[in-house]
Amino acid sequence: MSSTELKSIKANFTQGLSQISQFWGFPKSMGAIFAVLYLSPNALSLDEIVAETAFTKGAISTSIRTLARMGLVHRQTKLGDRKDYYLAEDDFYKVIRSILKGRENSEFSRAIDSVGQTLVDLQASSNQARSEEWEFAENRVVEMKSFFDNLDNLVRVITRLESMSQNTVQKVIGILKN
Amino acid sequence: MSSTELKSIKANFTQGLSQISQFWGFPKSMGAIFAVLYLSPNALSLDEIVAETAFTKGAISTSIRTLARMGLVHRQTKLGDRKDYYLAEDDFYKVIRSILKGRENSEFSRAIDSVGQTLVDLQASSNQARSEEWEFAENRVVEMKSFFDNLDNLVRVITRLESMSQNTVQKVIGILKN
DNA sequence: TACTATGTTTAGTAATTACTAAACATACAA
DNA sequence: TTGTATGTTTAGTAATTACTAAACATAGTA
Repeated sequence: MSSTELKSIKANFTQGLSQISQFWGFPKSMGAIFAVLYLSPNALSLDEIVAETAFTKGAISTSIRTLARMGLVHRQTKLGDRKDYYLAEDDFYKVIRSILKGRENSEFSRAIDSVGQTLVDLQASSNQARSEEWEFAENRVVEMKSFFDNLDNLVRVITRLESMSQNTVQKVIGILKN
Repeated sequence: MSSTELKSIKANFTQGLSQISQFWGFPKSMGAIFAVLYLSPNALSLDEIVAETAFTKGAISTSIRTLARMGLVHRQTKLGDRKDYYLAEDDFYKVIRSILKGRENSEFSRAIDSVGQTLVDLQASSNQARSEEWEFAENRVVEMKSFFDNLDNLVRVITRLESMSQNTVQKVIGILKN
């Protein structure tokens, strides 16, 4: 029977995405939800997702909000229907940009900022005779900050690209090869 | 007193890197260890790191092995001295390459492989009359696989670069801007 | 041999996390 | 109003994790 075969193939796929999700520090349920939406030709309601993933409503409800915030799924509402329906985003480059855009508010950027603050602290010393240790630390922090600034710059450019196609990636690869 | 001031600046820095470490799903201790090594002009022994971080020997021992495996720190041994000494790697681009190189063995790549396997499964069907659902799923998985292949290609190129300078990054940024 | 210095492994613990079950909130319908 | 369909929040739980304390292993020294 081919319909059960498709079902089992989908189950494998779902498990794979769950592991990827887990690998990146997200709940497995997020990967599973995305998987069933990604393979579904039509938008699914919360209860339909519950049925296909064997997680509870509560879990799906919270996980899917995170997915929506990251731009991986989209919520649809039909007129005269109280249900919400969800669709998977299928442009992964768009997803990447969406995630990168959210970085300013994150814990991560605040941590990065603390590196900049360290540099300020080190340079603000009124101490005329700095120890060698001090100088060494200052140099190191300068290096690290410049690395982060560089990355930040790269990310900023990427998020500004309104379209990132495979073509773009190929171009970059071309540059790197030289 | 400037020496206590430096100590407290270092402590802030260490806390920042700990948070970054945690953000990426690594133990805080890893960030802390790297921070003290990164700011230290000379290589430190395990016990010295213990003293500066207030983690126990066991924790440092295991965390520093992970750091060494990722190429973030280097182990040094002095002749006639049983102690191991550790140094921070200060070329971050090198670190990135080193981490990317390790990806083949990871859970992550096995999960990615499962996407490829899903495609094989879907295409191997002897079913003459495939459902629309089946066709849809197959197309989607093809798209996803091509995205992953693209990324993989990019990563492969990056890891082959023997030097990735700020200059290289600037060039890439230049391309992206067009 | 026994003793010391070093690093590793192990057993147990506290904190975190992702989940379930169920209570709750809200909108719509009868 | 009460009842029903939907989604959200909460309280509790099981699994995981990063750590500590201490046992252990090993190499060099007296």
